[in-house]
Amino acid sequence: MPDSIAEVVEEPVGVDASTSLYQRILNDIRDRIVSGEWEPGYRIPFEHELTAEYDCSRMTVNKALSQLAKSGLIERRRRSGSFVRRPQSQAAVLEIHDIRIEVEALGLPYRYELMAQTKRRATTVDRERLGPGPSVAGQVLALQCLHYAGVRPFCVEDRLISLAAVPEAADQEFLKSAPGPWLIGQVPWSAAEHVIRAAAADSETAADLGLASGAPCLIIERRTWSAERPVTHVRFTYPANAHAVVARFTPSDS
Amino acid sequence: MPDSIAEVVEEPVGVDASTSLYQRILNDIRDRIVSGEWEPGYRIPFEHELTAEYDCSRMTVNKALSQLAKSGLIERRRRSGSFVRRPQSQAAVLEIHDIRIEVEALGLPYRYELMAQTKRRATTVDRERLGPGPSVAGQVLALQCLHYAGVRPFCVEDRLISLAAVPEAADQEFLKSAPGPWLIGQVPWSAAEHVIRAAAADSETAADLGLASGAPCLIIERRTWSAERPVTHVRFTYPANAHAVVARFTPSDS
DNA sequence: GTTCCTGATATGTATATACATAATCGCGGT
DNA sequence: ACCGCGATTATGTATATACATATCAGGAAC
Repeated sequence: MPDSIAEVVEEPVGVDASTSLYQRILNDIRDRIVSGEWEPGYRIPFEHELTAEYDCSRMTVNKALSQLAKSGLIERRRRSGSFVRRPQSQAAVLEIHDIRIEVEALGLPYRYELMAQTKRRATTVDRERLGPGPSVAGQVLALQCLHYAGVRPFCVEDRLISLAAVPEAADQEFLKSAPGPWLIGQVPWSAAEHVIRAAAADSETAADLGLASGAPCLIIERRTWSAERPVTHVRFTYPANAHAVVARFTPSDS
Repeated sequence: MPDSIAEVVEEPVGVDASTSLYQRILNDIRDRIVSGEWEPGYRIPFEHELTAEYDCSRMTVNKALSQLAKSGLIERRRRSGSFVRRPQSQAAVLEIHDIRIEVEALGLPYRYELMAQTKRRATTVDRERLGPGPSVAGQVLALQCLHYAGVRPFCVEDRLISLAAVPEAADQEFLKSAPGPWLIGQVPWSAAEHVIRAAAADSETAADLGLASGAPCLIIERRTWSAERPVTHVRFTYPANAHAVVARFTPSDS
């Protein structure tokens, strides 16, 4: 340990020398935003402050902030500074959407109900659901929930959480509030995959949603990773008339 | 007509003075790529060549090219130059997908069939379908097509083209090849909006697709704009089991 | 002929500097 | 109290410059 390699590097620890400085600044800020440490509306340090913090030129900081602005995470205002934006309907599909917000946007009262909660050792099927990545071995938490808009069921949520990635979830009771918003606050996710498809409701889902068996449904599945590691898989099933996914796109920003 | 408004503008034509130089370079290159003028594999001019062409510093050109690389449109290789990338499965939903390619990826022979083609003055409904924007007034072309995978119908296409935006479409016969690929080659699109939803097949669509009436379908609608101007609206209807939309996402690039 | 080295080249990152622009603050005048 | 105007401030864009790094081409050495 007291030796050759150690002496070359003098970094504080945990700093990846391979990534560029502006990329490191960008990642630092992005992580603080997606983790919720800096909430929407929070004023990000001024360029000249970050310049001092990272001991670099303003151009370097500017490059990082400009990219964050372009990707929609922050908003920059002259003379005022840069602010964390509230999650816009921006990229839509891509957004980790919050069903409560979705329901309330329709002007209906939101209610959440936990139907089942199971803790078990991950089966092969569970591992497939969570997707590729290391350390999926351990235990998982399986949840079935129902989201209501007014008195009517709005969507069924079927979720799997990797306790290897989120050990705190084992102690949580998801009786009052949905696991989605809690997870977002808990784990800074770094990648997500969405699959959107249509299907006929099976008899169980149909019963939960108050539909005829075989009624058309929209199914949105999402896998989430945090630093290459699978965190959760969730499947939302909506009655066909209740929901649509909207995505706006301009090739390379605009 | 020879009057007030016309006199205010004195630009050479089409050059927007409000956008910055690097943004203009970015747009120019992007347009040439999405229009197909520069095909995948094409070597984009070197930075020093663009520097000369736009009479600016290398940093400015570099900013434009770096962003295009980050958004995945081009690939940059040291010492070799920058190249147009082949459309990756990248942004998925957002991608203008080609059904022929989709079908052939399944290993099935592709066949296309034109069911109906109508030219008419744009109705109110047509204008709504095309979306907001100027000059939607004129004539439109309405098309109904069927795409086959092997012997079985794969999806129904219901398309509206604004002849104000694409006058050449009036003279086209879409008997042999689908309007989608042709349009992409014709009009450099600058923005697109997708709506994805599920629905029960109406009797007509069900008949076309060989389904029972009321069978669940996945519907993908897309509006496309070229420079703020509506170009086309298209609705693809797939049997529920035939298709899913996949989107991968990393907040602000990665 | 093969291996290795060297130089040329294009991109990648960072710096200091400059000026433009938008928004805000505060001062002074009416 | 209100209005207007200039000063201040943070961001937006562009420049010239510098050095790092990956990669390729061509030649030297074996």
